[in-house]
Amino acid sequence: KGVPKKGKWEERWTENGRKLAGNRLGHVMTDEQMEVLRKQIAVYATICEQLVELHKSLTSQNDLAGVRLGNLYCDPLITSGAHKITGRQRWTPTPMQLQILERIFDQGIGTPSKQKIKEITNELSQHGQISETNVYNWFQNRRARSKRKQQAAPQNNGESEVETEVESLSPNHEKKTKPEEFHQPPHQQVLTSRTTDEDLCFQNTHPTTAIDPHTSKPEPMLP
Amino acid sequence: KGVPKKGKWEERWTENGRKLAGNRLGHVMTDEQMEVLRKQIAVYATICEQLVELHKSLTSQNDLAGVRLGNLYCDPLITSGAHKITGRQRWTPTPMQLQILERIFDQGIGTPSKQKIKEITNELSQHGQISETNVYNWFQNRRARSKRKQQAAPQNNGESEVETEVESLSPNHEKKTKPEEFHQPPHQQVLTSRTTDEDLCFQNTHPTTAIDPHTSKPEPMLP
DNA sequence: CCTGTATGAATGAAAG
DNA sequence: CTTTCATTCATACAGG
Repeated sequence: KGVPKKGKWEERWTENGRKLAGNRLGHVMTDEQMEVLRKQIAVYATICEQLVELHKSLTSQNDLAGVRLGNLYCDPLITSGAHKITGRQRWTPTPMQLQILERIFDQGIGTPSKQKIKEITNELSQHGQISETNVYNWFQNRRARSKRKQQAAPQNNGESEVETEVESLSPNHEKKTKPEEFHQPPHQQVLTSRTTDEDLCFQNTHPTTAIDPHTSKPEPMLP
Repeated sequence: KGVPKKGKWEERWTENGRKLAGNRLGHVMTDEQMEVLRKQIAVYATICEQLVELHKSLTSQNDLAGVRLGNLYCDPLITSGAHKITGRQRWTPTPMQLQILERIFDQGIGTPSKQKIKEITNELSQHGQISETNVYNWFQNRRARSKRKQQAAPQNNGESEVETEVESLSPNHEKKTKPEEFHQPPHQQVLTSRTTDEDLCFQNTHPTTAIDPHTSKPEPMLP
């Protein structure tokens, strides 16, 4: 199969449950820790990916080292799928919930505030699973998108750059006070030339060694 | 699609709910699971190391590779295909930077003094572009969100959790990070069965392959 | 299957 | 520090 079957990784994580009590065998991880872990693995995945790429480009000329790697790199899945370690499902409002949300939304106040959120959540939970975060996000998105749409529609100022949103390089939107541009340390200015091409990567380190051995050393991971 | 399309993100297993195991805040892992995790990370570390070595030995012969490297490598990173051709306006931490930041963060001191920021920024700049403002904001956000999450999810104090599996209660999560949010599943299934064949790679490779987590430095990671 | 589009969620940056 | 905004990521879902 062209598409390698994704591993059963997630199950290893979700398969948890039961026990623990005073059991010394159980470990409890907070979601935050899980997140950290996930990212750390992602770092390795990234490094491996890059190295593998490198390896491939090199072996096209020198295939000597291929063997070993062949074995080690046995799981393209984990590598490419490291991001997802834990499956994430996304909440989908039921028609009913959506209706209510919608009603509340244009019913006025666009800032539900914490307390309000709680209430709403509580009410909606009677129509299906939902959490405060969901409600929070919903309003957040609703407002943002409503705004954007509005801005895009009436816009006819001969600006061809009005444009949906693709690569709106000119953040001439209503934006804020800042002309935009991400901060850059005073020194090392040179790198700023990252025009449209994106580099954001490791090579920024030292041109000579794209991969710094140090970076691949496992560091102390969890607290 | 010659391009290493990784965006696939594995098949949709989120169909109709199902699964959804730990809707408790914490995840409980057995030693076995922890061990597996540890090993997998260790393997990653080892692979990276070996690849780095390989890379070094190869480039010593063909330094031309170094050049290409600089260009070739830029994008496939950032978890899950970052936009290919888009100039990014906002700073995005590289996995490496994130790892470091994260480490510093939970390393205790939640008070990134001006001086400290400078140091951190300097260190991180070795792994990519970054400015003090970025670091500052990062900590600011990190703290705020961490806090919010915690508040929203009062965890049972070391309470053992039987977690039979019913859990029909609606322990409204709320956090902000990964962990699964409940979906639609009015009813949940344990579904833990790792029915599918076999588990992927890594742990299998462990014994036979040349790499031995113990001998190689990758070791420390979990408390 | 593969592609495009709607939208839930994550997060850097800024305002309050 | 807390709340809000803007932008981007990833996925659920409808079409071909």
